[in-house]
Amino acid sequence: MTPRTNARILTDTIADIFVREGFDGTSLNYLANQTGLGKASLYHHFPGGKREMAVAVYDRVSATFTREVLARLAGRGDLELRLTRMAQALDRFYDGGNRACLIDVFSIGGAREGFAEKLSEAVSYWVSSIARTLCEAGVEKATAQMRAEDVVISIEGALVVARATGNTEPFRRIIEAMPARLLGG
Amino acid sequence: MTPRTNARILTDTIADIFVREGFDGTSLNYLANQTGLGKASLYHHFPGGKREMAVAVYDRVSATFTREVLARLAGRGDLELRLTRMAQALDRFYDGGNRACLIDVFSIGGAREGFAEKLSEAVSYWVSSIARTLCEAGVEKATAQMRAEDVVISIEGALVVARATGNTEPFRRIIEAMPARLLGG
DNA sequence: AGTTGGAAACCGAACGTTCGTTTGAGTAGC
DNA sequence: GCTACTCAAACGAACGTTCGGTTTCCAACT
Repeated sequence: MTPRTNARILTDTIADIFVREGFDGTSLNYLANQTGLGKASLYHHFPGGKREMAVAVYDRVSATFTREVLARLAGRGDLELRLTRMAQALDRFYDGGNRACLIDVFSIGGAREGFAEKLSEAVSYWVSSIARTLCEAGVEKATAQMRAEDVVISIEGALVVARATGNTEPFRRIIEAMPARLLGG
Repeated sequence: MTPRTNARILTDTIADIFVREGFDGTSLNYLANQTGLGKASLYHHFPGGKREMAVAVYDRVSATFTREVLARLAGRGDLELRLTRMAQALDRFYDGGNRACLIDVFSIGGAREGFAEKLSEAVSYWVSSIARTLCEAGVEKATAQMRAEDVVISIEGALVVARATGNTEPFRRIIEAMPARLLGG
C-alpha cells in the first residue's frame, strides 16, 4: 500500500531543483543525488524521463497554486478580506520571495517546447481569476483586467528582483500593497 | 586592420542566443551554427570558453543598457521628458517586450555562479539611477526609491509575462505608464 | 503461522550521444 | 614571415537513457 518512496514528496523534491536550476540546468545525476534514488529508480517513477519529471512538477505546482492561492478568491467574506488572504497565500507559495516561479523558469531554453501553451494558459487563468473576482464586486471589466495584469506582473517582477539581488523586501512590499492596488487605492 | 569577424556583431549574435536559450540551454554547437564559425574559432575569440562568452555578452549588454537607457535620465529637458525618453529607450532595448532580460536569464541555473554579484549590482544601479533622478527633481528619498523599485519590478515582470504568453501588450502598457508612475500619478 | 509468487521499488553498470574543450594544421592579409 | 583567423577532428567528461538483476513488500495459499 505505502510505497517506499512517496510520489508527492519525490515530486516536490524534484520541483525544488527544477525551480532553482532551470530545466536545462537540472541533470539526472543531481536529481538522483538530491532524492537519494538511483537514476534508474527515477525512471521507474517517471518512465518518460526528464520531460515527464518536468510535466509532473508543473502539474503538481499548478494544482497547488490553484488550491492554495486562487481558491482564496472564491472564499467567503468581503472582497478586501479575500484579496488579503490571497496575498498571504502568495507569500507562502513563493516562500517570501525565495522561490522562483515556474512560469518564469520554464519559459527559458529547452523547456519552452512542450510548455509554451501551458505557461500561457497559466498566466491567463491567474489574471482572469483575479479580474473575475473584481468584476463580481462591481469593478468595471477593463479596469479589473488591467489591475489584475499589473498585480501578476508585479509579482513576477518582484520574484526576478529577489532572485537577482537576494533581497526579498521588495517582494514583501508588493505582496502587502496588493489588496489595495486591486481595490483601486 | 579589419578582422574577418567583427567582435561586436559576434557578441551580439551570441547574446541573442544566451537571452533566448539561457546559459545552460546554450550549447557551443548551436553557437557555432548560428555564428557561422567553427567551435575552435569561437575559442579563438573567447579563450575562456562558454563562461567568457557569457561574461562578454553580459558586459556588452550592460554597457548598451547604460548608454542607451540610463543615459536618458541625465539628459537635458524637464523630468517628464527625460522619463519618457527612458521609457522609449527601454521599449527599444527590450524589442517591445520580445527580448528577455539577462538579469532574469542569468539568475537561473549554472550562470548564477560568477554572475550573482554582477546581477545584484545591475539591479541596484538601475533602481538608484532612477531614484537619484527623482530626488534631484524634488521627490523625497524614500518615495523615489520605492517608485523606482516598483517600475523596475514592473518591467521585469512584464517581460516574464510577455515571454510566457507571447503577448507584448502588457509590456507596452507598462512602458507607457512608466513616466506617470514615477512622477506620482 | 509460515511459505510462496509476483508486482513494485530499487540499483550499479553500461549504452550511445552530446557536452565543452583542445589540438594541430591550415589560410588570409599585412 | 608574422599575426589574425579559421577549420576538421578528436578529447575526456557528463549527459539522458536503458538494461539486467536484486531487494522489498504484501496478498494469497497452505
